[in-house]
Order: sequence, then C-alpha cells, then structure tokens
Amino acid sequence: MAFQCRFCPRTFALEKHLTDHLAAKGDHVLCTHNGCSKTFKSRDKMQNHLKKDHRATRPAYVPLSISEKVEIGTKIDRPRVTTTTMSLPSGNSLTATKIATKIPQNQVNSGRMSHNPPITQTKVQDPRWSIIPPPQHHEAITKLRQRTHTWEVLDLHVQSRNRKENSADYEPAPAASLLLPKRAAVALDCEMVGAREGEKEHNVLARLSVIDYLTGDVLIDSLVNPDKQVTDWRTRWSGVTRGAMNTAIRNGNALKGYKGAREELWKHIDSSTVIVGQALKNDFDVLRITHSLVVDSGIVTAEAAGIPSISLYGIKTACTELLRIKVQQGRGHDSVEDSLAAREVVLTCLNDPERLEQWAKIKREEYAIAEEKRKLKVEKERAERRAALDKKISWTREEWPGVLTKEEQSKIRVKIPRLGPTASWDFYLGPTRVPATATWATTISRSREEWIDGSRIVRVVLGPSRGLAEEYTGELGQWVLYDADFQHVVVPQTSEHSLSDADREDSELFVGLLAQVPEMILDQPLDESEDSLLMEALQPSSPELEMEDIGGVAL
DNA sequence: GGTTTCTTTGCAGTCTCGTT
DNA sequence: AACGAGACTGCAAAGAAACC
Repeated sequence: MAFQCRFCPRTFALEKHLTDHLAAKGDHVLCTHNGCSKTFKSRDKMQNHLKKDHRATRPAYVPLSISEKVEIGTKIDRPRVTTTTMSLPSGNSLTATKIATKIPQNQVNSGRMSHNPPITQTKVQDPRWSIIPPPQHHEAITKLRQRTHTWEVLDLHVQSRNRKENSADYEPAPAASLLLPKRAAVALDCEMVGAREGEKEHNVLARLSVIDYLTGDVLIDSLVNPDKQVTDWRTRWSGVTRGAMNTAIRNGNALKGYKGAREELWKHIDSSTVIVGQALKNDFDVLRITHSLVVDSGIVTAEAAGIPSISLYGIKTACTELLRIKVQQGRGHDSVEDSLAAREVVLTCLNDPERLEQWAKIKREEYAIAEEKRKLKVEKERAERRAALDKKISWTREEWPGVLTKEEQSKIRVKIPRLGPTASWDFYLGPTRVPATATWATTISRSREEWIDGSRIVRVVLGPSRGLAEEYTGELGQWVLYDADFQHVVVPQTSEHSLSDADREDSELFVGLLAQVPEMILDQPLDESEDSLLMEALQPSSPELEMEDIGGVAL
C-alpha cells in the first residue's frame, strides 16, 4: 500500500510522510511564469514570488486550496489516474509518434459506467492525434495546469450569461477525493439539437463525448435523450439523427437528459480535473456545469494571436492552419473528433510555441490588414455622408466662415441647452455648466451630426463613458466642443491638452458660431417662449426666408 | 425636503462571428 | 439555418449629488 501525493509524482510508505509532505508543499501552487518550475505552499506565496522575481503582469492562475480539493492523508491503494494500460513504443516524444487506425463508432463506449471510473477505455487511434507517453504525463499535466485560464477570463468567456441568470440549475464538479481519484484532465465536446420552448428555440444536449487528455481514451461517447421536444435535429451540423437517437433510447444506451449526462461526467472528473475543449461556454451551458480549471483552445489561440475577439478562430480553422490537419469533413460534426482536435490544438500550443508564434504572427498580420480595410471603409462611408451633407448647404466644412452671414445662420439650427437630461442637449456650454471632472469619452462615439428638415444639426452630448472614461476623463477647460466630424474633442486653453492647428481652427469656428447666440440666454434655462426668442435672434432679418427654410421647427 | 443638475445604468437594435 | 454573444450605439429613466 502506498500513499501517493495527488499533486506530484511522489509516493510515501507511511501516511504520516504524505501528511508531512502536504503540510510542507501545501497546495503545490505552481509558478505561472514561463520556465519557472517552483511550487508554493499557497497562492499568496506564489503571487509574492511572481511579484518579487518575475514582476508578473498577467493575472496568475490561482488553484483551489488543498482543503477544498482533497482529504489529506486518506489511504489509497490504486494506480494513479495518470497511468494507462496503453502500450507505447519506447522513446515517444510528445508529438512525434502517432498511432494509426480509427475506431469504428460502434466500438465507442456506450457511456454506461460502473461506479469506479474505468482506467482503460476505447482508444482512439488516428494518425492525426498525438499520444503522450506515460513518463511524460506529469509534465503534460503540469504544463496544462499552468495554462488554465484566470478567473477574469473564465468569467468573460467561459461562464455563460445563462449560468449567471439561472445559477440554481448549474452544478460544479464533485470535490476531489483521494478515495475516488478521477481523471487529471479530459477533453470534452457536446453536440446540440434545437428544441422549442415557447417561441424561442434553445440548444439542448444530444451527444456527449469525453476523452482522457493524457491517454486519448474515450471515456464517454453517448447520445443524450433530450429532455425537451426536439424541433430541429440539425443533422447537417450535429451529426445526430432522429433514427440514431431512437435506437440508442430503445437499446438503453442514451443518457437521460443533461442531468444524466452530467452524472456520467462526474464519474470521470472532479474539481481538480482540467477540462479542455473548444468554446466550452456552449458545452458548459447545455450540461449546466461550472468549472474553474479550464483550457479552451479557442481562447488559447486568440490570446496567442493577440486578437481582441476571443472566438475568432473556430476549431476547424485552428486545425487547418495551425495543425495542418482536416476535421469536420463528414456529415455533421463528430464530438469525439472535436474533443481530440481541441486537445491537439492545446498540446501544440503548449509544446510547440515556435509553431504557435509563427501562426500567430500570420494571424496578427491578417488582422491588421482586415482592420486597415475596415477603417478605410468607415472613412469612405464617412466621406460619402460628409459629401452628401455638404451638397445640401452652400459651403463646405473647409469653407465654413468664422462669422456667419444671416443667410448662413438660417441654415444652421442651434439648440441651446435646456435643463434636463444631458443627453437631450445639443450644445453644452461652459464653464459654469461643465462639471470639473465630467466623463466625456462617450461623447466622441455617441455624438453625431444630423441633417434634419434642411438644417444642419450638430449634436454635442456630454454623457457617461462606457469603457473609455479613464482614458479621456480629465479636468475640463472653458469649452467642450467637437469638430464637425466628431473626430476628437477640442479642449481649449485652460486644459492641459495641447491643441493642434486643426483643433484650434475648429474650436474657433464653433466658438465664433456660438458667439452669435445672445449672451443673456446662454446660461439660463429656456422655456418654449425663450426658444422662440432665440430662434428669432438667429433668424435672418429678411422676411422672404420662411420657417420652411429652417425646417419649420421653432426652437 | 423638494428641486435641479449631473452620472450611471438598463434596454434595444445592428453587425459580425462562432456554435450546433 | 438559427441562435448566442460581444461590440457598438441611441435613448431614456433611475440614482446620486448639489443646491435652495
């Protein structure tokens, strides 16, 4: 009988020795810094090490505390979960040797398991997928654990909105126990079909496949009898047919709904198992599970490429471009294949950083080109709108005079701020009304110019910032204005911001325009009659200009 | 305490991309 | 094909702070 540490390869003859070891090594928290193999007793100590020795900028992965995961000192007398009965040629490297021959689907395990998790399952033998020789299992798991996503990433890209709204339905994996050790890491994929509930169609689980990350063993590959009436089998994508489902149900091979599938999954994993997959958010959603140790191949590739959108590269793209292997070629997806593909992408990302960087470099360049194209398109559209606007008035923006003639005034409709919600103001006049630390970032994106009833409306809206406040918030100056294209904020003299010539020109232009507004009403709330007074003040004196010329709207 | 002023938040629509 | 999600935007109401 041996006492084995769950977190490292060491075994101990006496329970006391294991207890002492755990007391010394604590959570075995691995340093998340590349190339550092130190382990620490607690997450705090590891964080201190990161700050002190590596000056970490990326939030570190913080595993569960050991008390949450294992019952310390429990006797075990069984092979480690990371060992396998798979026979391997000696000297295999992580990615060099691959086993051929794909298994027929009818040999895949039905998913009905005994109480104890099976150590050996059906092996997927396909030259596309790497095998990991048993001597390298510990290293593979260490690397994988180091790459699990931070809480922030999990919250953003893995925990679904559904989960946050219906948290009662969701279940975490069972707590780890030395009495019932489960798989160290698995790759998982689900196939979904459509079921209508009310007026909307929802995804429901129809097939669950789970692969042992280390051995490639198929732990689960079962159809799941949906707990709702299926309205769309989506066979073209899901590969699931009504006939196959009926047969599986008749033979007792189908799992019962997502709860049955979840129970089956719990037989193989616990809270210390790392789950690997592609876009696991979708899978977690249909399984109604939560998990904190996750490596999502979509997130890994997106992070490597430095692309903001985390779901930019699907599994097919990653396999084709990064691994140069083909997946999803048949009729519908195969969740066993997708699981293995996600596993393969993760293995490559972890073990072949040079190849990953090569691919990422290409993707960054492609992304930069696409961004440039997008910007050009936006600029072109903006120019077209601008040209369309300028056609309607007698002068272009470049020719806009500092002081307008009365005729020109008639083509400008100026609204003076009313008291009320900021968002309804078209001009925000300072300094008395400009808050000392207003957030004006969103005004850049939210402000706009309009052409209404033959009048050019320039809207300048001070409002809240959504995401950019820090970048743009600051002490405001005498005026807060935008250029006619709302390209940037113009903050004259009193601000620390320096003005470009173009900014100054725009600023003077607007200030010149506003100077024509009777001063007496600038800082006063306006009622309808005062609006009319203002309109009169801005009206051309010649009676031939009727209200229609300014859109027939009295301000 | 009521009113005014300013900020924050929620909701909805559009677009794009990935999922099955 | 249908859906979900993120990003972006517009609009409006709620909430908070300042003022009288």
